[in-house]
Amino acid sequence: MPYEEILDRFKAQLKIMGLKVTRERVIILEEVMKRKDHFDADQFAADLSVGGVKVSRATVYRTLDILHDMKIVHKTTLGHKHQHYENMVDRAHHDHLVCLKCDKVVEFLEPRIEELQEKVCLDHGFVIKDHSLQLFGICGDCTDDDAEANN
Amino acid sequence: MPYEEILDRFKAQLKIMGLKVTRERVIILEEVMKRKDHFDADQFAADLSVGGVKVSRATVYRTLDILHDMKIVHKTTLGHKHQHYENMVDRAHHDHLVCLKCDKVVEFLEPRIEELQEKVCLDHGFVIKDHSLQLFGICGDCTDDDAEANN
DNA sequence: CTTTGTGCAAAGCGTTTGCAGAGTG
DNA sequence: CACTCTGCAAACGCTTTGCACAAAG
Repeated sequence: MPYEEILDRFKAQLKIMGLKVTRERVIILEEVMKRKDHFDADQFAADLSVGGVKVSRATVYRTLDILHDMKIVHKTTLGHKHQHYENMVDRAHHDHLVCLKCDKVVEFLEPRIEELQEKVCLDHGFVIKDHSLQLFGICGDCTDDDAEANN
Repeated sequence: MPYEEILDRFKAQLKIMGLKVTRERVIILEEVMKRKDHFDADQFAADLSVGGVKVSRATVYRTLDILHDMKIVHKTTLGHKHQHYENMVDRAHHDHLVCLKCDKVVEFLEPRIEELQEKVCLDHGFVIKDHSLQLFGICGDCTDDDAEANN
């Protein structure tokens, strides 16, 4: 989806929600669209200011929340004390594999796990709304390191 | 496993770790053993003091960490900003289903999900060490409420 | 008697919020 | 103009920590 289209969609949704289109909100949307990685709000704000753009941390948090409500951004906990955000435009749901040594994050989708989750919920009389799955391990590169270290 | 046995194991492990057996640590172990639910450190400390036992919050956090290292206690994030602890003595690994309305927590174990997780890791060259899976939904009781509310 | 533990209160850390002035529609 | 936003700094909620005194081995 081209940036122009997202921007229009963003503006339209803001209007629907009774919110205003501000310089800061557009800047943040633009920066989010550049990101393909998993980022945290604080670092995001820092990067903006390094780029010479001044937007306060508070506004970053507030705007990422709006983008989350609009499903433009997804929030995950990847085993750290802070939240990670990721741009979800043109992207399907997925879960994460996190390396405990180098913090590398790999995305994956395993439909059979999703199905089984549905089944578990059904069996317990729950209507599933969401789930959170992270696998923690040691990635290939870091396992190699281990091998070397043991020589 | 009888309490006496756990206590002995606790004392032995403390010794191995070069730590001392203190009144507070024993009190906390005892209280943990009484718990079958998912609790947070703060509430745990509060309950102790209601029970007339004085142990500081700091010591509760410090001791729960030790118990976690000893695998006597397990730490999970159930979608709140604080950690939940649970007594793992005589209990097998399991994941959690959380009701978004009433916060009810149901434990489940789906071996096929565990297997698929292994497979996903393998496929990505990871050695799995741990995982975190929470399903969020609306439980049977709360779905009923919805139905009533819509009448 | 040496070493570790405890309580307290303060600090940390990510995140949220109240407020006064700035900007949008 | 009326109303929402922003930036700031202070507040927050959970957790950790420095320190002086207490207790364990």
